[in-house]
This record gives sequence, C-alpha cells and structure tokens, in this order.
Amino acid sequence: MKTSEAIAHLVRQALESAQKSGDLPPAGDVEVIIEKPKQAEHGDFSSSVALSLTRAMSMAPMKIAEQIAVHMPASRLVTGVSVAAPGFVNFTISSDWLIGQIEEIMNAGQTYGNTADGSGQRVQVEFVSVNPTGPLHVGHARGAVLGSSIANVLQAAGFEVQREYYVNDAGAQMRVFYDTLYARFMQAAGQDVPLPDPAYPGEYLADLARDLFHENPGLIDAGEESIRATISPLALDRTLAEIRSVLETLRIQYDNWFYESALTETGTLAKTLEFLEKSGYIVERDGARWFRTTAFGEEEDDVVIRSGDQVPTYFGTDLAYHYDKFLIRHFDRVVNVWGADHHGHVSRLKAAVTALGGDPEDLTIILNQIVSFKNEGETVRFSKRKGNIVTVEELVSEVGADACRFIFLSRTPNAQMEFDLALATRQSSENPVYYVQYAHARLAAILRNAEEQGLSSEGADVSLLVHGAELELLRRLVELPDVVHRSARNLEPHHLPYYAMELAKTLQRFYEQCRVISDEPGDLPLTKARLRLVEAAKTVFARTLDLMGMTAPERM
RNA sequence: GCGCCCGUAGCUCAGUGGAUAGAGCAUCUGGCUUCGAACCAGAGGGCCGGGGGUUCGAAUCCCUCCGGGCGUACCA
Repeated sequence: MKTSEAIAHLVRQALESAQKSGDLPPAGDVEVIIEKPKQAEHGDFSSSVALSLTRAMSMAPMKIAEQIAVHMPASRLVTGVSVAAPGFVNFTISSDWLIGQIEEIMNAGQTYGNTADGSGQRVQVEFVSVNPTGPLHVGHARGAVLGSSIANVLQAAGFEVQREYYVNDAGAQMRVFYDTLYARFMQAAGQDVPLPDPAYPGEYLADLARDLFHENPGLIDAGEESIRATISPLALDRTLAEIRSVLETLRIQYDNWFYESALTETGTLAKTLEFLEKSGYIVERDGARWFRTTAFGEEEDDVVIRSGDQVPTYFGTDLAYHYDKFLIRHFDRVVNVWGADHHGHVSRLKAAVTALGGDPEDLTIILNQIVSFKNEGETVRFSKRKGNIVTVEELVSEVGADACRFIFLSRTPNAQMEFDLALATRQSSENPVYYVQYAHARLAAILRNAEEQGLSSEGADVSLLVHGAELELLRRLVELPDVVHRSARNLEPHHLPYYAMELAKTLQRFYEQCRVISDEPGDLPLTKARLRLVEAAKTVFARTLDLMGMTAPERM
C-alpha cells in the first residue's frame, strides 16, 4: 500500500467533513498532494493543500490547515497532526502501524512494493531495437538498462507488460549488411570479390563470413543467389543470438522479438497504407507515396514508399508497426525507448498514431540522451563509423552488470551523462553500487549468524521495536510502494537507485546503533524481534535490487 | 536558421510549484576487544548559467539571452 495515498485519503475525508459541517467553504475538486518533508521536525509527511486552497476558499491558509487538522479522522496510521506556518499540515506516522508493516512486507515477499496503479492495462515497452548488423555498441547500453527497468517498474505497478525488440531485418542497412556479408564470404573462399559501396566496415562481418564459409565450404559453387539465400538468414540469426546473449548478461530478457519483415509478409503494411489512404493521409506525389504529416502541423510530409524501387522507408514500416501495436495487438499503452538522435521522429510518429485513429497520449517515447564515456577525466566518444567500437560485452565484462545497471539507472533519461569507466570499475566505497549490495550482504550475514546459533525470528514480538533507528528503518522500508508508484507514473526508474542508497544509509545506521544478536539470554525476545526486522529489511533490499535488475548478493 | 534536451557544491548527479536546495565521490576531523570498517559520526564547500515575468510561494512554470549536446534525408 502507498502510505502517501492512504494519508491523502484521510485528508480528503477531513476536507469533506469540514465542508459538510460548514467549517470550510466548498472549493471544487482539489488534488491532495502528500509529500515527505525535508526536515524531520516537520513530521513524516506533510501536505500543502491548505496553501493551494487559499484562493478557492478565500481564507487564510493557516485557518484552512487548522480545520483540516481538526477534522482529520482517527486512524491507525496517523497519530499526530500539526499545523505549521504558512499553512502546512504535518503528519506523524504511528509506530504501531509501522511495526505492523513488517508482517505486510514478509507476507508480500518479492511482491512487496507492488501497486495497483496499472490495473491490468496492457503496456508494451519496446527498447534497444538496434539493427542486427553487429554487436551492441556501448551507446546502446543506456537505453537497454533504461527500457528494461521501465518495464520492471511498470510491471510492479500493476501493468501487464510486454518487452519487445523490433528487429529491423528489412531496410537498406540490412541490404548493405547482406551485400558486405556476401563479399566477405567470397573473400573467405579466396575469391577476389570487392566490398560493396557502401559497406559495413569492421572485423565483425569478416569473422562471421569466415565462420559461415568454414561451416559450409561446399556452398561456394552454388551461385550467388543461393549462397545469399543460405548465409543471409544464418548471419541474421547469429547476430541476433549474440545481441540476445549480451543483453542477458545485463539481465535483460524480451517477451517478443518482432521482425520488421513480417509487416510486409503478413500484409500489415498494405493494410495500413490502405487504411490511411482511405482517410486521405497517404498521397502520391513524384512517384512516391507520402504521409501527410503537414496535416498535423508539421513542416513537411514524409515519404513512406520511395519512388523507383517502391520500397517502404523506415517511417513507412514504422507506421505499419504501430498500426500493428495499436490496432492489431490492441495495447492500451506503448512505450518506445529511443536514443536522443531519433527525436526528430517523435512528432511524426505521434501524428501517425492520431491518423490511425489512436490517441497520441497512448504512445510515450522516452528519449535517452547520449552517453559520453570518460576514463580518468579524459572524454572519449565512441563511434561505430570510426571503427573504434567498444561493445556492450566489453563494457559489462569490464565494469560488471550490476555496476553498469546502477550507473545508467541513476540519471534521468533526458540528461546527458558521463560514464566514467575508471570510476565504475573501481570496486570501492567510491562506488555506491557496492554500498547498496553490501547492505544486503550484511543482512544476510546477520541471518546466517543467527541460524548458526540456533536463533530465529519465530514467535517474535515486534512491539519490542521502539528504538529510533528501528523505526527510522521501518519508515524507509515502507517507502518502496511510493517509489514504485512515482517511477512508474513518470517512467523514471532513476528514483530506484536513489531510494536504494537512502535505504542502505538507514540500514547502516540501524546496524551501528542496534545490535541484533545479543549474548544476554534476557535479550532473546528483542533479538527475535530484530531478526524479524532484519528479514523484512532484507526482503525490501532484494526487491529493490531486483527492480533495478541487479543481483542481491548473500556475500561479497 | 529552426526544433528537442541539458546547465544545481571541486567532480558525477538527485530534487513531485512548498518550509533552512540534497546525495555519492573528493577534502578535513574523529571512531574497529562485540552480528562484516566495502562501515559510522561530524566539518567545510552553492548569486541552482544571466536577466525579466507569473504567484501567497520558483532550482522547478513562461519569456529572453549566454553556454553545451543532439537532430533537421525518397538512411535506419
């Protein structure tokens, strides 16, 4: 349960009751926002609703706040309500309620933190979707981590999530890929076939072609067409398999791999064009077919079917792809995670969704800004074209999947970021990744020790938990549902690592101040109670790390 | 030129229109005979890029300027 939502509910009741009794004037609909004050002396939660009602009620904010306080219904959750200038209402959470949450956490286990925000709506999250022409480049890692975490968080928030990779196996890039592959294959056979222009540079394709040649040496006499027909799909499968396995090292898995070529093969493309033609959004001009983006206030129309070869452009298949997402597969919402260099496509794709009869609000495009990589202060930008490729595989083996995820995750997507390889690699206290994991490992160690001594939390009386550090830890633990809610609502998983650090900080303070396993026989009840708290804390840590796609180590 | 994103502590970054703007790292001062010191307690460090506006209240919204990044194809 979201604590802030529960308090907001009480405040709404208080407002209603105050208005019913005439203590406050009517004011129409108000949004009751509950937040966590920065200063502890302002309580556990606070609301500025009185301040925002000043105008509507034409009353002094302090008076409104006082009436809210007076009319607050009794509850197990809130013990203290106070009013502070210039018109805040501050709330204190009862320790009874907090202690009761330990059992909530234990019962929920790895579902703790889940919310019902999504109410089962079907959401598709599409991310990475890099052309399968070679290994994943470091530049793609951020979108991968971001997309998968968004999916995690949406799932936790009660959405039915599908993770999808859009395989661009049909465009011009792929033709270049196949042409290069063929030339490399022939070269591997010792034939003097020049590289096409343009061609894919780099060792990857040469290696791949060589492998394919050694596996199928007899193929060389079959003629170009038949060679291509054999090696092209093999190369695609192999490249995709490699992409898939690298993503798996980052703990990313997909529910669906959607092939662009399927859009033409199943007739979806034709159906989409027909659909849009009927409503007048597709027109023919200069031998090409255009989508009338200008009908949606954009400056220029966009080609969907090129003149000459009559091949669909990327945007052309993208139209069909989104027709498929919304009109065939009927997703309630679609989230696409793109690199910021694609931002020029956002508005026209939104226009397309509108033209397809959908609500552009149902399509959210998250753009992640580029990452510049740094090594001890020296900035390097990697570029596929320049040939100095650094792959995701290299990055993960260098830095580790957990650190990678944590670092990429702790920035808002729309801010550029610097990734310091040296810093990320350093496994010291400089790196907050390990601080968080260490906290989990420490909890695991305590539970191990307890078990060795034959101690358990069995029959614990948690009402013995009255120490400030214990309650502080509990207050932090029960924030997780709110963090999930906020991350899902704004599609901003970067709140998770910050929460995780706060959680770890609070845990360490608890650890310093409250010894869990006591040697004194008389302390047994308290030991049991604290073990129960430790179990709950470990559960929340594990869940938080899981949402971030990180491991929760028992030992480090 | 036009469009989008960013500018917050020495560095890397958080910050839901709210109260005295925060964290990690770095720097400095303390703390291990007890469950893991990958830890804890504390200190210093800021015209929130500049200037206008909106309002009870702005780092946050609007305008404008400056600085940086990315786009601006019948490429994907």
